[in-house]
Amino acid sequence: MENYSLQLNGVFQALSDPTRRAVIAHLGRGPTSVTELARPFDMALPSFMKHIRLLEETGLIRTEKSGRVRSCALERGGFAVMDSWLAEQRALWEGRTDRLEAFVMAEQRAEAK
Amino acid sequence: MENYSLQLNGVFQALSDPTRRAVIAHLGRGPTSVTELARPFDMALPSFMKHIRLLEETGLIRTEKSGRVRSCALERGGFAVMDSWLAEQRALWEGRTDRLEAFVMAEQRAEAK
DNA sequence: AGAATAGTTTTCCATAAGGCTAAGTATCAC
DNA sequence: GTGATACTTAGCCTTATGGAAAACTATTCT
Repeated sequence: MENYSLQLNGVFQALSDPTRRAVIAHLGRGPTSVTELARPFDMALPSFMKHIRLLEETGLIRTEKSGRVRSCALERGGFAVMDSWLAEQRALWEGRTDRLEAFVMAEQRAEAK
Repeated sequence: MENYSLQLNGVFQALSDPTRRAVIAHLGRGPTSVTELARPFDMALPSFMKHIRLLEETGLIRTEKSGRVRSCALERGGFAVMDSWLAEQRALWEGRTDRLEAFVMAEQRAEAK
C-alpha cells in the first residue's frame, strides 16, 4: 500500500512539532475550541490554525464548526497507522533477538558437551 | 525537562521520512554497512549519508567505522522517548475514558431508579 | 444596530530539509 | 604502488515548514 507510507509520513511529521504535541496532550483531557487550545501559545492565530489543520489532515484530530466556534477532539484512529508500524518493527527485531538467543543457547549447549 | 521535548522532535521527525524508516526496518534484521543500506535507493551517497547521520544524532541507530566501512545498527534506546510519550498520552485519554465511562454508568444507575 | 468574538483568507518571509555534483581521503586487494 | 572501494567534505539548488501582519467574514452579546 503506497498510501500507508504517506500516512506514516504525515503522522510522524505532525508529531515532530512541540506545539502540535501539546495540542494532542491538551485534547487528551477532552475536546476544546481552537481559541482555548491556542491560549498557552505566544503565536498568532493564523499560524496556530495551520497546526490544527495539519493535525486534522493527518487524522490525529477531528474538528467541527458550530456557530463561530470550531471545536477539536482527538481522533484515536490516527494513531493506528503509527502503532501498526511500530509493532511491525518490534516484531522484526524481537524475532531477530529470538534467533540470536536461540543461537547463543545452542552455543552454550555445544560448549557444555 | 526541556531536552525531552527536543528529543521527541528529533525522533518523530526522523521517522517521518520513508527512506529513514526503510533503514530502520532493514536494520531490524541485523547490522549492515552504509553502502549495503543504500543499495535499494536511487540516491547519491552523500544524500543518503545525511539520513544516516540524522538517525544517529537522534539516537535511533548507532554507527561505528572500522577500516573504510561504517557499520550501522539499531539503537533500541532511541525509541524509548517516543514510547514514553505515547504511553503518557494513552494514560491521559484512557483516564478520561474511564471517567466518562464512570459518568455514563452513573447516569444509567440514576435512570434505573 | 453596534461592538466584540472566533475564526479565515491572503500574502509574505526566513530557515530547514532533502537532493545533487564534484572533488577529496583513507582502506583494502593485487 | 596502483586501482578500486567506501565513504567524506563542500557547495549549490528547490521546496517545505513555521511564523507574522493585515484585512475580511460570520456569530453572538448588549
